[in-house]
Order: sequence, then structure tokens, then C-alpha cells
Amino acid sequence: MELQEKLHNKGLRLTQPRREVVAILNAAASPLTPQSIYQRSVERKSDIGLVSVYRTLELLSELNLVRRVHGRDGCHGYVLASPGHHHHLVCRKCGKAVEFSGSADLSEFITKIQKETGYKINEHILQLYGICPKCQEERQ
Amino acid sequence: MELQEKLHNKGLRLTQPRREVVAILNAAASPLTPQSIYQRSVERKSDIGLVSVYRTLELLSELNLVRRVHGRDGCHGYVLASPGHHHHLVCRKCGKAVEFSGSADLSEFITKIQKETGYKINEHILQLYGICPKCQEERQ
DNA sequence: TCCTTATTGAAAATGATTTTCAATAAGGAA
DNA sequence: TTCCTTATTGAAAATCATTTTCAATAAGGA
Ligand SMILES: [Mn+2]
Ligand SMILES: [Mn+2]
Ligand SMILES: [Zn+2]
Ligand SMILES: [Zn+2]
Repeated sequence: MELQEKLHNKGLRLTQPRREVVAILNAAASPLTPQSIYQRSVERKSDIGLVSVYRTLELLSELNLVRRVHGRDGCHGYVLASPGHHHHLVCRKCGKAVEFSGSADLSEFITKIQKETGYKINEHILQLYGICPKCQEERQ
Repeated sequence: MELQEKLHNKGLRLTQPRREVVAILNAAASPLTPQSIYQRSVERKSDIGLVSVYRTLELLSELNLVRRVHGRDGCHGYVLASPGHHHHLVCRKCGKAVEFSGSADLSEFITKIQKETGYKINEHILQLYGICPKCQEERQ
């Protein structure tokens, strides 16, 4: 389902700031903080308010169009998320993030933990960190 | 390796605030924020400064005695971590967290992603969320 | 017990996020 | 197109979280 459509279903509007945030995230390829999204909007002379960036990210999160990326250091970057369940793999050097899906492979594992602990597991965060192909070359 | 020992190796001291933070986390069973650790220390009349809580958590993180827990909502809870690699499973109702280890089961999966993406993966975050046995009963 | 120095904590500084509220602009209706 | 309703914006202030500073303190080895 498209952003436009999702918004419409809820009586919400497709506004300039919302377009901008999506456009910036779309061009980014690595997780961005609210601050850095705002900065890019200034560079692009789109001049949207920082407050709107926060509000838009919250909205996009609810709509599952954006996902929060955690890190041991700087938490809370946001990346555009394609529909469906999946996770992110982030390069520690350049920040480049790629998506991967792997619920199937994990579900077996999760079932096992469920049995062992007695918990009923209904959600998880899985994030991988490493070095992307490009940065591996540069390392030589 | 014990806290006492780890500190000693680095020429650091086992102080009252450090004891307190560990004691509070030890009694907690669910991830605590710096603020809530501080509050408990006030309740316990141990009267350590909030600043020391932050500093102690940072130190304990470096020593791998404490782990940060992320959530989609309130990030940055801390739990005591037993030595070795493992993850946490958190109850969404009462917050109770349990540890589980599963590197073996995951490594296969990670190798696969590594091949698919070309990234060299060297770290990951895995956190599970669900309902603990106790809270499942109360649900009736 | 004494001395060195790692550590503490109050206060201030900084930074991130949220709230408020009057002005604006989406977008449906006419 | 024009008009109208109301969701949305953004500047500023308020709030909350985290870090820095620095003089006073207390670990803990000698
Ligand atoms: Mn986080
Ligand atoms: Mn693991
Ligand atoms: Zn890279
Ligand atoms: Zn529970």
C-alpha cells in the first residue's frame, strides 16, 4: 500500500514536509537521525521544520513505512522500510544499510526459545552490523 | 571474572555508587533506565548521584557486565549481563527480562546473509519481546 | 595512619524531544 | 476554479535526558 493511500485511509494529508522526509530517506541509503534529516532538508532548501521531521517520523513508523535502527553507540537512525517483515544490516564504516528478510529462518529458532522460556514471543529486533563490500576493498 | 577483579586490573576502584548500581540492577530483573536506577537508589537511601549512575553504566558496559536493551518505545534500559554472548527476552506487560544464548543457532543464519549481501558481519543485536508465563495466566 | 589519585556529586551546560498555539495549506465540496 | 473546513505546520518555549566542570571526598596501597 502506498503512502498516499495509507494517509488517505486515515483522513490524513500528503503534505510537503511529509514528501520531503520520505524523499530524503529515499535518497539516503543509510539510517538518518531526525537532526540529519532536518539538515538535509535545509541543504535542499525545502525548509521544513525540525518539529515536522519528528512528527513525520512518528507517523511513518506507525504506518510501518520507516524503521528505527539501533546501535550500541548512536541510537535512533531511521530508514525507509519496504512492506513486510525484514531487518537491516548496517556498515560500520560508511553507514550503508541494506535490508534482508529472514523471518522464516528465525521462526524455528524463536519457537525453540519460546519452549525453553515459556514466554509467548510476538516481536523481535534483529540488526546486523559489519563492513560492506565497498569498504572491505578500501581497507587494503 | 568478577567486578572487583575487572576493576582492579584497570586500576579502578570498587566504590559505593558502583556497588549500589550493581545491587539495584541485580534486584531488578527488568531493564532499568538511568533515571529509574537513580530513583531506586533514593528509595534505598543510598543517595548516589544521577551522574554516577550514568558513569557507572558506561563503565559496566565497557566491562560487559551490563547490556543495553532497546525497545520500539522506550529505549535504553540496562540489564545485568552474565558473562559470554547472549540476548534478552523481555515481557511486554511486566517488563521481566530473561537471558538466552543462541549464537550457534544464529551463526548459520548470519553466514547465509553474509554470502547474500557481501557484507562481513561482526556484530548483531537480537532482542525478543513477548508475554512471560506469569502474565499469560493473569490474562484470563 | 597517611598519601595519592580515582571518584564523586552539585550545578551548569548542552542536546534532544515535546508541547503550545496562531498561521497556513490540503483537498473535498460546490 | 473558488471556497471552506480542518489537518498540519513551524517558531518559540517547555521539558527531559545526558554531559561537562570542578572542588571536595574516599578508595585502597604504602
Ligand atoms: Mn535504541
Ligand atoms: Mn547472538
Ligand atoms: Zn561501508
Ligand atoms: Zn510479564
